[in-house]
Amino acid sequence: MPAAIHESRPNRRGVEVRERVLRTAWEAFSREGFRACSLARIAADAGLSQAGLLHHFPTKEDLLLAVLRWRDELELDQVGRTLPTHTGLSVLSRLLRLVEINVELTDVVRSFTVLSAESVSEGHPARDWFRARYTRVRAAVADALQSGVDSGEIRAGTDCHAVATEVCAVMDGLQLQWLLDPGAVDMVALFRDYARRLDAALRNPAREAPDTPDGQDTRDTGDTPGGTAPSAAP
Amino acid sequence: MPAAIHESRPNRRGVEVRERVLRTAWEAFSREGFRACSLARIAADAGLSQAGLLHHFPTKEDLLLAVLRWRDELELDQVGRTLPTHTGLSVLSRLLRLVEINVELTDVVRSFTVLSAESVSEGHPARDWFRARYTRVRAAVADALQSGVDSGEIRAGTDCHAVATEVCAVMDGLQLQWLLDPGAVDMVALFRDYARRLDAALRNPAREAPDTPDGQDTRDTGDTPGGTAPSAAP
DNA sequence: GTCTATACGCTGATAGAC
DNA sequence: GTCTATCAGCGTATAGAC
Repeated sequence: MPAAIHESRPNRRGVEVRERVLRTAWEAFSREGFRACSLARIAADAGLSQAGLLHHFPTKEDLLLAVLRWRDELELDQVGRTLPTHTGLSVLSRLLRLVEINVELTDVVRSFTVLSAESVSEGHPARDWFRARYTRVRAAVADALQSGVDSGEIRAGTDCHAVATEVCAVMDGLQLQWLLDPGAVDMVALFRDYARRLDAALRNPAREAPDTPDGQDTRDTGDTPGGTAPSAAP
Repeated sequence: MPAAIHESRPNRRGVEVRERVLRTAWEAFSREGFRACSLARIAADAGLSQAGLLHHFPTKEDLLLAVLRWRDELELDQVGRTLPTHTGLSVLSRLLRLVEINVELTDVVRSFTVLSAESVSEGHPARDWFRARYTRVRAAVADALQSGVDSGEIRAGTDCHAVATEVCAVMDGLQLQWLLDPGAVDMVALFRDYARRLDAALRNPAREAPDTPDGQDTRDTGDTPGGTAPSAAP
């Protein structure tokens, strides 16, 4: 098959352009939300024309969904791998670490805050994605906590799924207030206080008490050293 | 001054129209966000033309700010009066009551979630309003808690402002997850669990322990019986 | 694959009659 | 005060040359 020589499906150049567009679109959606920002602007920032962009992603909605799918892959590569390795209450330390990373990544946090809230509208194209995302994140945190119950570190009878939902809520809620007023809201300190109190409440009193999530924790948290943009809303 | 007979500044008819437009705009902004919804649609739903609407509110931004100011008045009439009457840990019962009311007011909650998140964008017209709102709400809750510290009900040394910020975060974060997936998130039960645990952590152990925020609380919470749309995000 | 040119709807806002 | 008529501008999306 000599024709296969110029096979163009996984074209190297094409993949590069596609990825550059995805990254640019993600940043644009972050700053202004999906509905408010224009394809022309994204195309210009990515260094091609609007028509050129629409060659790769036929509609704006297709672009959004592609961006979310792309974020999914990045996230699963990072959080999806590091989070489940922490079991029991150490998951709180891991999440505190995530907050410490997020406080340096304002744009990423704003992305999730703006897009997730926008997506609660009826019929929003990202709604299913965010619902699935929260379902998955809650389950991951709940699983980590449940293994703590199983090992006896956490009190028996703890509703792990409820606690997981609450922890996600605290992270998201703090992000909103922090974005609105960074000077008035010390997101890291606030989450640390919350995590400490939660740790104390969940810990099984019938056992010795070792590591609390106090930020002085120096164990390996499974992060890549540079911290390449992990998940924002937990 | 016979000319004063047809004084038209606080025209009764004009006030009615104005209020109808505000209510309609509030509902529209709720469903779709500020940027996504059009003046033409709001005008039609309020029963007048777009030009007629712009006679009362010269620009779309003016309309948004008027809506927010109008909500402010409603809110101050209700929460602003009832919240400060609860001091110490009873403020948690009051906030639980608020969550119970909000779970019946999906549209109001969606309003606050969509608009507040949209407002974190740089230069958004509602940004200052939401920042000021959170500053005020945090202070109100913190004041209530502080009087609990003063009376000895709450542990000495409690950082009331930090706790107030956290409580607001939990309410907002739960609202987001609940709006995305009402069947999977029991907002009232989750906030009740959180409030109970917080109550236990803050309560001064040197004193007897009376009322916990358990929803069986039948004391008067200061609400009007019908519950006419109080604040959503705390 | 990428471009220029363009179609065409909808946006917020204005002018002026009634 | 409210309307109809109209504006310029920007939005997404398409057609067709290269």
